[in-house]
Amino acid sequence: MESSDSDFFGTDSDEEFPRGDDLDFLDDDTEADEDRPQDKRIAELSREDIMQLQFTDEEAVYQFYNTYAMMHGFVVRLDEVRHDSNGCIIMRQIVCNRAGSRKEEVEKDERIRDHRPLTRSCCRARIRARLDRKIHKWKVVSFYEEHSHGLVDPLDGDMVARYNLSSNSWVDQTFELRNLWVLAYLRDQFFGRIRTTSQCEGINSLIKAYVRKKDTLLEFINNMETVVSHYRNNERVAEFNSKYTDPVLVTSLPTLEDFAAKTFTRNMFREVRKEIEGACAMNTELVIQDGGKLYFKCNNFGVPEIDHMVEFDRVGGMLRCECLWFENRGIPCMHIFACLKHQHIEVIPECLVCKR
DNA sequence: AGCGTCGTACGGGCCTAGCT
DNA sequence: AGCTAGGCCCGTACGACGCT
Repeated sequence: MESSDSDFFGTDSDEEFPRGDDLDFLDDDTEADEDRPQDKRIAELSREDIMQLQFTDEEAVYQFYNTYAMMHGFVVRLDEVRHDSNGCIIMRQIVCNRAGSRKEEVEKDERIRDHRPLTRSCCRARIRARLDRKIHKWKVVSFYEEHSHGLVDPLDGDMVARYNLSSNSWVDQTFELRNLWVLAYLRDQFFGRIRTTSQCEGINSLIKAYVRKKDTLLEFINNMETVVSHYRNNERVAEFNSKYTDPVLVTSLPTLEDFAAKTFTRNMFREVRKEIEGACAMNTELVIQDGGKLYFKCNNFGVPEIDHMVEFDRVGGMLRCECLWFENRGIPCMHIFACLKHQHIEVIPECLVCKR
């Protein structure tokens, strides 16, 4: 959307705060190099303040809410609109982009492809404004500030607003992923399922695409920076998808599956889900109970001759299966999930989650 | 590359409440 | 009673994305 005239919103004349002329930032390129305290003031507006706001037009409402969203760490989209008999817009609702929910009919069985991650969480955060014909201003008629989900750290919002980058998709994405990248590297190291040799081979293959024999030292350094940037970006995207989208639950153990979705990265979750699915088809029998220690015998439906023994120390919070799948792959095996199911345990014990 | 899936924007229906 | 507005929901067209 294009920016409008500078006094794009104000308040009723008897209101002291906020004054529209303190907040007219959207089309003033001449002040691009200065601090933008008005953006911070938008971030600090209370619901009561916002309910008093008036705007020059529908576009100004959008610009205001977009800035507000950026300062609070969420993304908006247009929602409901109402027209009068002449076709003029008289009401506009703008919502958090996680508003609504996926249509049920799409979640049907007999799918050809896997479910895409869920990006809607019935978030109620929104603003609704309506044209007041008497004063020819747009008034806020409804405002919800509560979100049904976590928000992205908005600290860099100043910079984004300052350079008018709110509509830049690359900036949006990078901004949303920034803190995740830091987190991924400050946590404990994680090498699950990655051999050092295969890691090196992968990196070598990647670098080959960027480095040539005839490169000067300067070119080499520049190219290496590009390689690292792309490599890290892939990590960021994977981390973002794991943290800010939710997979559709498809197994018959949804509580365990949901816990796994929130605990593991998305790629690892897909592996874990296969084990949970396997556990659904397992027979489990408690064979020994020695104080707090339980010993289970598990076998696949239809294959009773092949047993797997699982030891469960309820006091020590330790689970161990003789198949050593967890020790080898870093994720719990279906036998362990079968025992958790047997014991009506709906969360994955801490000992079965590899920290990174 | 094709196409299944889903996000986005919008139109419109229905119900309720408040005002004239 | 009639009108307008608020709130919620459903359906549809269209396009983007990304899996196969």
